[in-house]
Amino acid sequence: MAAKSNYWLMKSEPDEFSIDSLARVGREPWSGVRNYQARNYMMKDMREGDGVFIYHSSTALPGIAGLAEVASAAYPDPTQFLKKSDYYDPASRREEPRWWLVDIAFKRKFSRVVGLDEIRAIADRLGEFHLLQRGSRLSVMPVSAAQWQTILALEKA
DNA sequence: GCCAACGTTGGC
DNA sequence: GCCAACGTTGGC
Repeated sequence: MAAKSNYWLMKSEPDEFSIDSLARVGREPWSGVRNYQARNYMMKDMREGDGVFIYHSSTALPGIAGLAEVASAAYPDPTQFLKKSDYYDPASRREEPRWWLVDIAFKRKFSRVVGLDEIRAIADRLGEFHLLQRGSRLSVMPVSAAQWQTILALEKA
C-alpha cells in the first residue's frame, strides 16, 4: 500500500476566507475546489486528523498563516449543485458528483505569517515542494513530515 | 495592473 | 486526437 501524506497545504485568498475566518467559525467545508488533482487529494488521500497549513494567496504577504486539521471524510461539494453559486457546475450530476471536499477545523493561527519568500529561501532544505515549483497553481497539495516540521520551526525563527 | 504559467474548451 | 484560444491563478 502506498504511503499517504499526513500533512497538507491548502490555499485560500484571505479576502475570501482567511485563518481569522476559520478561527471565527471553527470549522468550514473547503468548497469551491475545481481542479481534479486538488480534488483527488481531498477525495482519495486525506484522512481525518491530517494536519493542514492554511496558505494565504493573492495578498500583500503570501504565506502560511496557521494550522488546521482535516475534520471529515470526503463528501460531495454542495455548491456544485447550486445554480446561484459561483461554483455551480451544470455538468455535475447528483448521482455522480464531480467535486468533493472535506471539512477543515481551526487549530492555531501562527504568531506571524511565514512568507513565501522565507519558504523559498530554504528551498534546498525542503526538497521537492509543489508550492515552490515554477507556475505552481495547485490549491491543495501534500506536505512531507519533514517539510511540516521545518516550516513549523521557521515560524519560531 | 501586468503577465507567465497552467488547465480546459472546442473546432477541425 | 491535436492544438490554438481562452479563462484563471497568483506573484510581483
